[in-house]
Amino acid sequence: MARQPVSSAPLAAKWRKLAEQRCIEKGERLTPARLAVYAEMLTRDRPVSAYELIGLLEQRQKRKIAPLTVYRHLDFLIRIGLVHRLQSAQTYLPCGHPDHAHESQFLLCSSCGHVDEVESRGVERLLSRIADEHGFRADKAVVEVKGLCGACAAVEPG
Amino acid sequence: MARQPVSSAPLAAKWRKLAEQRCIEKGERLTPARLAVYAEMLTRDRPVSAYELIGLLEQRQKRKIAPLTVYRHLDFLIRIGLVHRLQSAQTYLPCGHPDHAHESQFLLCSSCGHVDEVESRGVERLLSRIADEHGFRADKAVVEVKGLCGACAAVEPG
DNA sequence: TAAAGATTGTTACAATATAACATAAATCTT
DNA sequence: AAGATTTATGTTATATTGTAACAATCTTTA
Repeated sequence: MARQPVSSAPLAAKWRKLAEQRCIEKGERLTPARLAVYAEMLTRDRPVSAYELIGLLEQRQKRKIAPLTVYRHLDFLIRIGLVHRLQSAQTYLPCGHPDHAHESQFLLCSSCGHVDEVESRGVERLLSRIADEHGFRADKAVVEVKGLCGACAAVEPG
Repeated sequence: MARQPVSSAPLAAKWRKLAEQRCIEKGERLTPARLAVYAEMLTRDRPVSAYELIGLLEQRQKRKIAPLTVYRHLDFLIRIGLVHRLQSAQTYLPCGHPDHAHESQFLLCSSCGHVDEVESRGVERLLSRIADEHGFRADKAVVEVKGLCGACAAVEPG
């Protein structure tokens, strides 16, 4: 199976450098196929499902792409911290603060689909304290708040 | 299609009364089939997937049950507040504090599968404040902390 | 260069969830 | 009580999300 040349969405140099840096830190390899998935995600300002992403990539590359391929690339991107998975929506989102490692919380607008990624040390600390109080050793916290973003709240009733 | 009589897992009177009360409050109807799903969930002390639940119910009732049936009953139980869905695991869990309406947070042990349901007004307030600061109108928060419960943490390395 | 390990491709399939429409039961209206 | 309306259930099919197993290819390193 000769590997196809990968045609990728345009990717600003800063994102590429970021990805390279993260790979060095994590001892991972950056390949064209992996970068292409990241680039494709960056063309959207909304979370995408894995299969939406497959569709986008197939259009871009004019060929079939197996689900597993994309899932593997997503796993990679999550592993190096460039992508988040929204557990409550089963979708994927490029990290909004990719310049440093962090835990995130997400504000998901149920009207327009926009997601705000926020980074509150306070939430981290509080959840960590609560875990402690229950004799629980916390590893990772999923915090996803559903509601209406400012723009949509201004329009909707209520 | 004549409806089958439903053979149900044993269900303590207090759970039945609770379900009845919740239905009155919400203007919903309690049916044998719905109660049977709740009863089956209460026989487990762990979250179950929808399909595990289908299997349990099929064994109990000695007949095929369509996925949609169980999903509908789960939706009902969630609607009246007797069951939670764990978004990060895609599993379902009877509410641990079903006597009153509340938001919950969950501590999920990745080793033994046990889940602690906690109810922190502090978390609610903090998330609500953060949402406000971002001009976001919060509706519901998903808070699921993965890690090790006390018992498992005592055994595992680290 | 050869071996080892990581990445990708390919096929098939598992697990989770819903759509569309028919039937049955409960509730409401008159 | 009869018919109309709403709610709940049954049935079939299908959509969506995610993995297993294994072969082929590329990269790194000894």
